[in-house]
Amino acid sequence: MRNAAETRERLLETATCLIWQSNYSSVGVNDICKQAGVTKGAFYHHFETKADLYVAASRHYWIGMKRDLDAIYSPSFTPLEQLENLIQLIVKKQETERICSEREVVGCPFFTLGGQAGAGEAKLRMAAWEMEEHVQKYNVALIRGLKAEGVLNGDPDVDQLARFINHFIQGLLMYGRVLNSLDAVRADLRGGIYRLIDLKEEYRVEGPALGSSEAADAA
Amino acid sequence: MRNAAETRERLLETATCLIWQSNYSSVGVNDICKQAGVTKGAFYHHFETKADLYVAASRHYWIGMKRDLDAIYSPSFTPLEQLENLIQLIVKKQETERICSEREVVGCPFFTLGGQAGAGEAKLRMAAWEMEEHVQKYNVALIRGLKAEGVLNGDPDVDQLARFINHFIQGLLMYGRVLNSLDAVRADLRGGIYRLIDLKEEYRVEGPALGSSEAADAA
DNA sequence: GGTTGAAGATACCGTTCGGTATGTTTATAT
DNA sequence: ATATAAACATACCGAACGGTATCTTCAACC
Repeated sequence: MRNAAETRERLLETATCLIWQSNYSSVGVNDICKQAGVTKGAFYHHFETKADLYVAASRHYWIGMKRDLDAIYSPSFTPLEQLENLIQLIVKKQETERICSEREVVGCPFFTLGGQAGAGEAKLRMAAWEMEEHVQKYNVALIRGLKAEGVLNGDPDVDQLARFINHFIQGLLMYGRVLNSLDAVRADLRGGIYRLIDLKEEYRVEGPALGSSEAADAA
Repeated sequence: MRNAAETRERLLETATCLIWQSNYSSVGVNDICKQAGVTKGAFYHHFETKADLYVAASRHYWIGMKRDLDAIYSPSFTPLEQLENLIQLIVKKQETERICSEREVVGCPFFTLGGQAGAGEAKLRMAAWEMEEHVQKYNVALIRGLKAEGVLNGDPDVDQLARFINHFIQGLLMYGRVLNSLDAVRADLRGGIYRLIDLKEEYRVEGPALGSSEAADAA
């Protein structure tokens, strides 16, 4: 018909973009429709409720995120390169999404959204949880690789350490958002992760202009 | 007159309590008034706008927080005891505030609030920033003490490490909020902080039933 | 004891909220 | 060509939003 798939996607992406800027409850259905150039009738044709849209948008967002993660965790990279790729990706993501929001730092819109969700909005919390479980797998794989490579001190619990990384990154991004400073994120990101995973000194890299996309070489 | 101070405080505390449960934009002035048993006339007699109330509530919340922090960082404690006190306090705070919210974990309402704040709500971001700067001082003091005591490995940057701690805690609390599980917080809190500060093995304590308020004895 | 102004109450403003009812367009299958 | 259902558009709903205007009540001071 009038290209249902594109309409749906425009709604999903507009919604994502608008949450970057603020949050779930202050972004209205009307805002989304107007910004997407879609009428309310179309909106409620594609989604039952506002919450359903956000859940769908969360999953839609994950698809893109997964593609990025699969790329940086490609077996063609050494674990150390994967780690550096992750660090670069986090910063780059914030830079990219800055175009749609005027803020410097936005964080992960959907995980943050779960934290904002009120008592009645269990759907949103679930979506955030889903997102978290996904990235947890990737973090675990990274840590496992690093550990197997023998570049970590001690013998850390892989799953727990993966969670630590996530906690730290989410907290840091929120901090950056409050300060509205991507530099604040850059200043702490690498160091914090290094400390958490306890990367052996000789493998640490001083920080090759965080934000530039050059590959890291370790050793 | 009809006890203005008490009315004001009831509004502040009710507002705080209601943000615990959800977030800024979904808690209305009417909700606050109804819950506080105060009419709207009284509300707008005491506060110019909704945002102003939240800023005031944030500062009011800090007063109580500061009292708690001053207590646990009392010089009568060794730095190691202070650290343990902090860990206990974080969990206990969540347990306490659970009474007013039905959730298990709520995080810091006002720092979180800054992260949610939209583009136009700079006031809220500033309040969150203020809060963050306050706790940063306390974290710095703690790290400095630990370092002077010689219980930390290496020679970490005190200010940065204090920020790391904050990032981690905030991220962990958000994680706990999403999962709605205080146990998830308990499971990662101590371990994450230990890893971040790189506390020497011999000073680590295994976790004396996190949540019970017994003083920690280290060594 | 009367005056004054803070404190609080009530009713209401215009706007926006999420959601719906119903109409119109358009692609496709027959 | 016509039927049919998906894809949208328009107009509207009641409720709630933040905020205001106006009125009453009460406490402190002279």
